[in-house]
Amino acid sequence: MAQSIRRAIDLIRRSAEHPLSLTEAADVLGVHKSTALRILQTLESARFVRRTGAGTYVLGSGLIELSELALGSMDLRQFAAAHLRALQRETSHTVHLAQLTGDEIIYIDKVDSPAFDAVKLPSRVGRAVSIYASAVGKTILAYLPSEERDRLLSHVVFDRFTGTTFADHESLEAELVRIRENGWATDNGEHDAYVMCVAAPIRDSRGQVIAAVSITAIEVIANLDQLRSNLPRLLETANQISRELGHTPPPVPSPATPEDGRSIDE
Amino acid sequence: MAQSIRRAIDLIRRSAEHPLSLTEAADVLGVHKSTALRILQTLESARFVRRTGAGTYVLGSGLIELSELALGSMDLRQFAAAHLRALQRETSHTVHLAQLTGDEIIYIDKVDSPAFDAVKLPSRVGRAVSIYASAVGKTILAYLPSEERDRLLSHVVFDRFTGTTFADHESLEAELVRIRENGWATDNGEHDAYVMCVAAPIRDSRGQVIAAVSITAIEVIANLDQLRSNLPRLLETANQISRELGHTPPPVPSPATPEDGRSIDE
DNA sequence: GTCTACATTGCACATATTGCAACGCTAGCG
DNA sequence: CGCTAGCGTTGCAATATGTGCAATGTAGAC
Repeated sequence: MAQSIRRAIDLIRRSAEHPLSLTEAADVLGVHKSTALRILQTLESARFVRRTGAGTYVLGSGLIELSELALGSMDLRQFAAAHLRALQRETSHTVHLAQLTGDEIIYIDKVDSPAFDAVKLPSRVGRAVSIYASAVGKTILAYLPSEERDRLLSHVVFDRFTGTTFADHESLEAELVRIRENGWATDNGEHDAYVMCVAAPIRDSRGQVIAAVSITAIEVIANLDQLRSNLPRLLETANQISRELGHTPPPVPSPATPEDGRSIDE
Repeated sequence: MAQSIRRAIDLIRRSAEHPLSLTEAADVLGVHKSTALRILQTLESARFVRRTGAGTYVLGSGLIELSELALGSMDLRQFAAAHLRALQRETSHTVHLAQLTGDEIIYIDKVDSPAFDAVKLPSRVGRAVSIYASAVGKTILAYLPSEERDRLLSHVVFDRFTGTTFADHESLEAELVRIRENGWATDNGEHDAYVMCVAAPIRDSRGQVIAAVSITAIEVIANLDQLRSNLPRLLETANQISRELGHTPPPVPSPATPEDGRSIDE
């Protein structure tokens, strides 16, 4: 497509993983060293990579700056940051914040648990998360306008990652109904068998669900029931963030209206 | 140097600022639309940019992911995050965390004040900060081993940004001595006349200063004295973070040893 | 000192990138 | 309804651009 740009991207990627010497860079691209040098020089001039004292190249501040610019424009992240950290501290589990961006659901913040399980979680801010095999994905999906939901699901090829994955339209729809009834979602090892999550929706000022917050643990640390015991605190966090975004919860209807399948918060 | 890569970088930059249509992209580069299209397609395949529903291009999650990878490797950021946010909440000023990376001092976290001054602060995570005209810069500089300090300063061309800037080696050295005596630094509008800061050092497990935390306000919000009234809380935050990094403060010597010019914490 | 390993520069070549022109699509409008 | 204007997209030929080579510079090991 665009060879030199591809090569540049490749070098950026590699340099983000570990420091790259020129010879190394030339090797991974399969090009002459002089070629690699000129690519790296160009990237360096934009501060996309940086030369260390040892002469190796690592990711530069220019890129970080750009990505902060993009993330920073998300008010949500700002408003949520403190709440997420409080939630992490009080539950001691890893906390995620994910948002629908285009056709993908992206982690836009993550607060690691200091416990050792953190290293095993593959999630990362900026990375996309499965839309149908994650608690945050299903939560956002559940509250999406149906035509939008159909659009997203039309691209999806269902993959049965584990025994608990909702890997077809029918069972997924049933799950989404349950989520709307509860007002929250779980992930019972649906993507990775040993990873458990509970998630709750975040709404903007129009009442539209735009994101979800979740707590995660691997099963040896906490099973799904133990995780679920944090639900009140999780829902409280989600509602606090929603409120800061300008969401005013509708008056709670009298308790005797259970025939409305939608969440009482809707 | 490498034309197409430069163009790609330019488009990444622009797309981070605001959504870019294809024709717009071609215009800013001064190239044909087909050329711009192919560059954008290449970037899109790496998720460096993303197509919106409207057909415009915005910054993609691939970049964010990369930068998280680089920032995430900095334990410091993780450990500090919650403390910084608490400090912001309690002082109501903007909080910065900066770290020496290569030859530059880079902001690696920032917690905006909800007050209106936030928009006027040009600082941004990933961006370099002046090494001699900022509170965090001077703090880190003050505690650097002298040969390392000389190396950094040898590149520097002094610029007298404002009337208070320490714009020559001599006055800067005197300031650094003061900082070591105090254990903290101020920025009395030394880069931007109306921006005030107070900063404190963060140490790693070897006792080496590797970063600094600061609180910032514009003068109409708080003058330097008002800002300085938050010193106890700021120092406490810096020490907490140091402790989490494994720093064990040396036993405080008996009060009667003032002849040691270095900080008592050293 | 010599050797090796690595980064860097100048130059000739050819290949990847470019601009062009033609096409398809959608939306607006007479 | 059909016309036009604006935008994105594709195929192709020309050449500017990026490439590899060979020579040079530099630093460290022995």
